[in-house]
Amino acid sequence: MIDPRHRIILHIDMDSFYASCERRENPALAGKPVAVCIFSGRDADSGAISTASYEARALGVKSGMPIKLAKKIAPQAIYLKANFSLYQGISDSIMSIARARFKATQQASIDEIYIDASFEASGDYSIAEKLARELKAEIFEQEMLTCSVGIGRNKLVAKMASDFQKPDGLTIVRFEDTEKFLSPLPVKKLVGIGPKTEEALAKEGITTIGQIAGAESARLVEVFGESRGRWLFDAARGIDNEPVAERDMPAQMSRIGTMKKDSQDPAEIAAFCAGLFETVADDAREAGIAFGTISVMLILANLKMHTKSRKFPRPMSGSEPAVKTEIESLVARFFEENPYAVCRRAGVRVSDLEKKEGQKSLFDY
DNA sequence: CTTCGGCTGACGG
DNA sequence: CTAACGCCGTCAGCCGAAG
Repeated sequence: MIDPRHRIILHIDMDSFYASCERRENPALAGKPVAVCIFSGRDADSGAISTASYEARALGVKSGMPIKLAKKIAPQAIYLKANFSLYQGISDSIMSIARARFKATQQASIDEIYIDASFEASGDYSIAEKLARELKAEIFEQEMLTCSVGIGRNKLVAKMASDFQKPDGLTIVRFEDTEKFLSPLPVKKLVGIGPKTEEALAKEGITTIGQIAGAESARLVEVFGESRGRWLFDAARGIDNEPVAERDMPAQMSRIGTMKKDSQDPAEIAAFCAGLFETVADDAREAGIAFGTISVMLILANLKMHTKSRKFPRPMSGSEPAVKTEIESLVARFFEENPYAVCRRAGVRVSDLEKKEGQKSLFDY
């Protein structure tokens, strides 16, 4: 049944993307537990797991886990250093395939894309399913990678559907099936609910999405505040009106890194930040973007993050000496306020971004 | 009163 | 014996100051 009043949204999520890219480049890895690692360089195994293949997950290796811990749990797994330029290239190819087939797309991360297929599917879920299968097939044929696809009435439902069956899944949640699909799921599965909210909901005796939907909206607002309470109330019903639309520009750009040794020396930390700033400034220049605000981020030995920031009176390109001076004074100010801080990682962020004069947006063509 | 600058925290890939 | 720990991005909320 065609119902043009409703959108049909697809969410494509590549399966254990980085690990799958590595396996594609080296078929000997097929069927083996593979963990893609981001090494901090501090010592041989310091760092975190970025992506674990399904075989590695079966051994208990999870993304975000310290590498040392993963190796203790699963010494037999294969640990690889992340190769981001490889993943970026493959991502670009996959995005092109999707964009060639659908007019309304939105890249959500390096390995996820939303598609508004209302037009191509004429509002018909059966057509949408066929288009999704064809897209999966093309991605597999061209890139030798599998993905999981969710189809639903909006981005929220589509994303939760893509998560429902993986890897290589396809889950369709028709408009009228939304409640049936969501209700039994644990609250943590609702995109936007993390550990903290899960805990707070548990205190209310709420563990499933259906229970959120059944809760008093006044109570949700009381516990979680106006905005978040209303969001919970709607999201638990599968209500979400976010459009599928590419963003013109990022809101911020940042680089962060781990120092070889912990430091309490403002000059040393500022120099480290200044080096990272060069790469951010290069990225911004390349994108034709100027920035209004610079921030210094400091992660202390206890892993807590602190920031210091300053808004400039006018947009900066990055080559001005004043920016580096500002980085130094932000770091200095932090240490005046926190004289005994021990810094482990440090970074810089630029925000309040705007297109530089004479730079065309993609949409001007 | 609203807005802004600065900062923290939750969340997600 | 335990704890072990990356990097990038979005958004909301809070606070005090400014308009």
